[in-house]
Amino acid sequence: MGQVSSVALPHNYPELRDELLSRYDGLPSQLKIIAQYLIDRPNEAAFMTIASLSDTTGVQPSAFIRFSKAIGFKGFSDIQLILRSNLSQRRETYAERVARSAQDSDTLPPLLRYTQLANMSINAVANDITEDQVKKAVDLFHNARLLHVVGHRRSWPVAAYFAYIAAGFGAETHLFSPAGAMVETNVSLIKKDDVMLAISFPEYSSATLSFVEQAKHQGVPIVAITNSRVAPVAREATVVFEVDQETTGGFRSAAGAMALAQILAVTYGEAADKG
Amino acid sequence: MGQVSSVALPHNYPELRDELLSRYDGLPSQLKIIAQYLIDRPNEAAFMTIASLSDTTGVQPSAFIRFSKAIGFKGFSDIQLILRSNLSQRRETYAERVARSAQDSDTLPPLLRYTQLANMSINAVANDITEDQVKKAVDLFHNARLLHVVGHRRSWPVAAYFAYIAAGFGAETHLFSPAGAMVETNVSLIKKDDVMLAISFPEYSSATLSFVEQAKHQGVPIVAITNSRVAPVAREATVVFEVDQETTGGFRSAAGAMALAQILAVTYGEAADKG
DNA sequence: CATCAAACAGAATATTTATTCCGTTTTGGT
DNA sequence: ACCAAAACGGAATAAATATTCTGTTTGATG
Repeated sequence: MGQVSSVALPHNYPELRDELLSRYDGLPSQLKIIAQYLIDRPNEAAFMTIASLSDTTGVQPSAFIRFSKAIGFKGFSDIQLILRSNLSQRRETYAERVARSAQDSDTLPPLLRYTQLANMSINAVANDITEDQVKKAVDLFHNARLLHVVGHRRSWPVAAYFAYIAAGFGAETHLFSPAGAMVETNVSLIKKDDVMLAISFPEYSSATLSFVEQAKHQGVPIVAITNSRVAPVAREATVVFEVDQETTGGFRSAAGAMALAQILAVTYGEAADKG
Repeated sequence: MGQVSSVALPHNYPELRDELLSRYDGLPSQLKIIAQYLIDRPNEAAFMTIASLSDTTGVQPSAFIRFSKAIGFKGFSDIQLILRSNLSQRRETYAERVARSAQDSDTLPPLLRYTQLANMSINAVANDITEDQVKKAVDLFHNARLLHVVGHRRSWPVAAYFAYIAAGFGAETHLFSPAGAMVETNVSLIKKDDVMLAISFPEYSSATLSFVEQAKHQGVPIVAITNSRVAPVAREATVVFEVDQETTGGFRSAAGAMALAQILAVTYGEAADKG
């Protein structure tokens, strides 16, 4: 009874696809149709129901189970699992990757644990940020009279880094003092034609938010670097950069935010040189 | 009974997202959590089941239905339909973009150029730094009365980042003010049982060096993060971390130094917790 | 063209997943 | 501090979806 399948089952999409291709010729007619559909449109099949697949392919539901068993799976759901993991892998988030490698990373020496985390944080930036967003932000910077940079606590180094590079390119920058002391003085500098770059991560600093609100109130566009589109500063912002700071062993890596800060500053600088 | 929703319901993801963002503030707590998840991770939510969403968000299944009705949908399935339709238009991934562009960094789009650079910088740290060095430095920190952190210009954000994390672990830290104004005041704080962490890259700041020399003169051990064993601060230092700052088109990445700063600070913190 | 095994379609069933219902808790207003 | 309304959690129920079962058809073989 049942399946013999001497060799290991496919457990990711490329393997599944190879398996289907090699078996294709030997399959009965209805199962051929199914195989072809899975090869041609894997990401559609990923979240269709058997009933709807049956409709669009004209193959009966039961054939899908026969098909699955012929390949060696327990049922069609197992195949869909692979299709979905393939689909999600291409859009895998930083959080997922951390979760996936969390098992391994526990056993890594601390040095590698943190560098790996930093790498993932940076790759997440590369994945999730678009050239378009960068261009939008840089355009805003470019047209600004004065460029305000705000960030407290964990975000302060990021703010300082950006301000340092941008200033090096000749940008008129105002880096908000980390000691909240001279609040009024700081705020009074905000004028109509300025732009503000706000960097804020949980626990969100209320000081940062109040600066942002002041700026918004004056019609100053905001560029935000934060961890969520519903983060307080994101709500006020014209351009939002989402940098996910997940944790391993309780500690966050600012590497992604730092890399983004550099990207923004240097892109600004290069544009400024030409213009 | 039920929802009236005078205006048209969202029928694609951008609309849904805008709707959620605008209504976010008015939602009760559990529904806020759901909204945030749908905004932050739409692609994952797209093919998760309510049960699994409940698991990862910690919100009860019934809340998802309450949520859907609050927005105006008949049930959660309607929302997932929108998420899924959005999912199929997927963006290119990091790996794909790198593969598409030629491997020489000159032709890479800026976004990738800098993230790749940052990765290299971090990997260099992972390769060249030994656990031993880290342990030596952390031991010094641990026995210190006060931990001075010095860095100017490009190094200042690194210094600030380290100081922020270390202070969070309860270390007595003194971060040298970036404005060189109160030099005397700063220097007068240096006492015999202290330790100094100095971060310095070319062009080496003479201010950093003079602080280091002052400290050395008082018999205070120095931990240096710099780019060469023969860098000015390295000559004075007890422990030297060499972080090679990779460059592309004249721009350096601080990513390696930042990662190292985090490693040192967190390792210190973990040791402190135990001790 | 008779025969048998494989393939099939469709109804019946099992399983998983979404939704409703209701008693309890929390929240916001006075 | 109290009350009413809103929100919540969890079990119960309904809906959907996947899988099995069975009688029928197809097609290859002698």
